[in-house]
Amino acid sequence: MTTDSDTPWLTDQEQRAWRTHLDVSRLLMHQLERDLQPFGLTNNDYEILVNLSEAEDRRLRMSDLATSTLQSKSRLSHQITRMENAGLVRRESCESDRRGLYAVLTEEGWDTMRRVAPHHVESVRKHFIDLFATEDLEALRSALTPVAEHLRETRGSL
Amino acid sequence: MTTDSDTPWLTDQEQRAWRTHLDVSRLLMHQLERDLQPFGLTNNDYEILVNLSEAEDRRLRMSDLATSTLQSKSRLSHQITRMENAGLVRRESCESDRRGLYAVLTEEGWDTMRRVAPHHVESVRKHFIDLFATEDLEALRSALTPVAEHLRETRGSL
DNA sequence: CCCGTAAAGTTGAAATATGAATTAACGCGC
DNA sequence: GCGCGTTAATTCATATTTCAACTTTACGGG
Repeated sequence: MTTDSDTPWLTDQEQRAWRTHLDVSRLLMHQLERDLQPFGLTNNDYEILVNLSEAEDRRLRMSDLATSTLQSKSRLSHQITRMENAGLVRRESCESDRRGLYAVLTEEGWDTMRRVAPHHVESVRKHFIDLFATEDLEALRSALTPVAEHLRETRGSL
Repeated sequence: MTTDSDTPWLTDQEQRAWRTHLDVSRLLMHQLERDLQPFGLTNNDYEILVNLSEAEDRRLRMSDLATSTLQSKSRLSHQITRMENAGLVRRESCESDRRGLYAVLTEEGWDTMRRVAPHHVESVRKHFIDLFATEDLEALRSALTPVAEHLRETRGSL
């Protein structure tokens, strides 16, 4: 069992690193969200647009979209319903598997994406990317990659 | 205006760094949340317990707590109500400013904190801290610190 | 002292998230 | 072809978050 006395508490340095990571991730999300607001999109909306935009035929199976956007099927289902009402995507049934559905980017969704993407990239640069020296960014990526892998292996269903 | 042709799109490297950061922060939050579940706490609950535990007299003004946990006053208010119902904190009125309230850790809250903290630290180590070489962690912290500062300056009210 | 304005915090309704239960279709082994 | 466990996706109920409106107290000038 883990008792107080044998707990390997975080050192000061570790604390600071941890807290900083935490703060950056939360503040950053807030900022990006704020920057998307004028376009009537949330981070979640945007991420789905990105995924669909990059996909073959601008369409993805619900399950795959859920996996790649790291959300539960339930959440995605609601999300897509909202975006469908907003005219950004539509659902299309799947030939090969009649249980399945595609989320498909509409023309409007595609237009929205093209219109918003430059601003979003600008935002990501301004608040994140451009604040690192090139080599730091690479160091960040390479240090973080194993963590991402570890977490992807570890995680359950969401 | 920002048009497509003059948009400084992210390079491949930048993309990867950005995506990795994004994935890590989301997966990590999920994992920590999951690890707290057996103790009946959410990340949010836990963060509030931490803040109160470390504070003078184990109490903080609502506003200060909202600021340090990066959430809106409204959200915090609801959150504290829930935690109050759970017996972890209580509200106490403030002498010097009759508009103000303190959120105060109860005995039960304090006990909970002491019981859960070791497990949470273990979790943070396992899924984050211990996955870096010491020098990488320090590099991470130092690269991220300016970003955090930038975001704190930039941010509005939440 | 009396404004007007700002700050601390709460509240309630609407939006979104979560998790369990549900429905329908697959596909494998027999 | 039939059952049975599995997968895809949605739905329903509940919990949380957000947003704007509101209450109460503070504070600075005339």
